Amino acid sequence: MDEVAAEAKVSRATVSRVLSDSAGVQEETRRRVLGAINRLGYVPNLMAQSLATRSSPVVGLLLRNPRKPVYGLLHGEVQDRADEVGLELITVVPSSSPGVRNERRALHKLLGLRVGGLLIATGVSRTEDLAQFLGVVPVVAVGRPECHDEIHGISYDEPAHGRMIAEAVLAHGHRRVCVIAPAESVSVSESQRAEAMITTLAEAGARPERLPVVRSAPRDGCVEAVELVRRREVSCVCLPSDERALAFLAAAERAGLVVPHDVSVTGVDGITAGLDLVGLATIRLPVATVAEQAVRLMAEQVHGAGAPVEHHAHRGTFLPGRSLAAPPQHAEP
Amino acid sequence: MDEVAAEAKVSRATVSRVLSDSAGVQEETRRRVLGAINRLGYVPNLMAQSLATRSSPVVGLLLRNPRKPVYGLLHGEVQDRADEVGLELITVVPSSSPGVRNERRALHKLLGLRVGGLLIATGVSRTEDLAQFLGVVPVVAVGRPECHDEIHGISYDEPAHGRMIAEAVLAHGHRRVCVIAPAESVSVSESQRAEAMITTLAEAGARPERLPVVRSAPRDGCVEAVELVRRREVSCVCLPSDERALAFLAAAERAGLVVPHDVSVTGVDGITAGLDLVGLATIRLPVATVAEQAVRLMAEQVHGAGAPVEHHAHRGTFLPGRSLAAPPQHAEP
DNA sequence: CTGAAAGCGCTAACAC
DNA sequence: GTGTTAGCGCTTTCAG
Repeated sequence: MDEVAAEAKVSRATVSRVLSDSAGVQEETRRRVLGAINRLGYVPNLMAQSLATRSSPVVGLLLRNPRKPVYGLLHGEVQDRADEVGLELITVVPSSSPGVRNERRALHKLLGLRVGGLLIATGVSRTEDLAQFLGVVPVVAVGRPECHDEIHGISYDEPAHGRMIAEAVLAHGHRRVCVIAPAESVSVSESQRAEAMITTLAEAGARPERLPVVRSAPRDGCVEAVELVRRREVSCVCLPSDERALAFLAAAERAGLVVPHDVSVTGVDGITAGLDLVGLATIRLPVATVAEQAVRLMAEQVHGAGAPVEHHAHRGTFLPGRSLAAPPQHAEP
Repeated sequence: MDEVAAEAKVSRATVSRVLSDSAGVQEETRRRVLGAINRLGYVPNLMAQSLATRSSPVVGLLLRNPRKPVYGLLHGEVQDRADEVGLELITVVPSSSPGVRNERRALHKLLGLRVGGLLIATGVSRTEDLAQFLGVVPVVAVGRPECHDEIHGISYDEPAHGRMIAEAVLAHGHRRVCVIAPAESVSVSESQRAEAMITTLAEAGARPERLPVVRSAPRDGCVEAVELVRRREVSCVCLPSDERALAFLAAAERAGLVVPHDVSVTGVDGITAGLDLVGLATIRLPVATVAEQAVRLMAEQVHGAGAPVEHHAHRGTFLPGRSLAAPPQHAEP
């Protein structure tokens, strides 16, 4: 900055004024400074800036898993919306090696950077980890179901998604359906979806067959589900994510099962490209809506004062697909 | 930090020593400080730290488009590798609204943060924008074809991928094939793939039909390609990315064309989930290899001294698929 | 082994 | 309008 000041024959204070667009700088002077900045390729030190102002124009996004299409899309959407409202976004991803410490580490990285806001798109196991920073920096949870009373939360209405799937399955005449049900420790969203499916099916008098799963591998439970189909104990398999549904579809194909002739299949997500070709019946998550609202909320927090805590759960749309049809004859009562 | 010092009844200097693990702190004192840190939930201010040390433990990743599976996977891989070698990673994404200024803005955000290293997974149009910072901070280009002589570059061998596809297509007996060829301004990678396909096909005496495309919408050119197939002018359509291939597959289906009976189709990427179900013949990009090598190179740069500039292009593997078969009879000479 | 003091690059009152 | 000065939170000699 000193170099720029020297080059423009002004003091550092003036350079600072030009940088922050503060009024009261002569057009001529301003031009000289801008020239010097360009000539020297000077990039202001954000860290020094926020150290001096005790504030940061950047908000941090803690992103669960960029490899999954849903998170990829969310990342893109949040980025674009942030750009629109003038928020600088940086993203941090917890390492995917086992252990819950990773999320805390990632969170601390963001906190260490003294970001002006925190967008949390992760399961951060203990919500208390977040609560701790509520007073310090605005926090908005995005796309995660569970959330603290004092934390703004914009999420997907997973129970509704489970019900929607179950209702579609029932409408096609299925009565004996297998639901792959991951433990909450595997994925809160997937667990909520599966539980809602099971409840809805049971309430309608159908016989849901719960297949518990305790690991996050998408293929988990597929072999068992195929076996159930083979024994004609179920006419439909509902999986709590498209990733799992695709894995099951592959397993079914390998086992010589024809979809939907031998078995119907459903997923949830609706983001992955090429889903229309596969013809998977699923729910499309309202990612754009969630991202938009979360960023808007964050912008308000960062700029204005803290609004009262908001919680919203958005519902996706059902995507019909060839994979869901009427049950095979032999399965009829 | 003052509070921590007070709580532990030491001076800030000692706290600093404990934080940086520097030797020469009595075990007893150290324990007291650590205790105070935990009790107060203190997170050191990274910005102040790097301001004082004029160095940063974090390296920045400039990521083109998190919505695309290839970039999503790359993001995840880079993150994990970085974690392994002890590099803190933050990611910045250029806004996707039109205009090339976005990448520069994103780059400046990273530079402003005074990151200790720059991983560039983007097209940043003008390589000179990067060259400017070569002396200041280590730069490694990852997954982008073109690159400056003085910039480390780990990328995909796109021309080889184009050749591999062309050879597979030829081996199946196709002679008249349509190649969707995006302009370089749309995507350098895709353009390189397409050009290599066309060259290889032509050299083998086949008659490639180039279908230029100047927008990045994946559906671009699909209608025209379908028309070529309908008029039986080509027996195979080669697309420079899976995204485009999926779009074409959908267009073909809508037009009543059966793959591979009426037309063979190929893509490039091999990352998207469910590709095996669709049966698309494609090339799987060696994303993990590229990420690993790029991060290793960055770690060397950041820790040790600057090694001589390295350039590597990695070749993917061909994934056979139902979508590529022999040409229909009527297309035979 | 620990404390005091001088900055790191920048902003924000406050003078001129 | 522009320059001066005193920190922001931390590291790092240099004494003790």
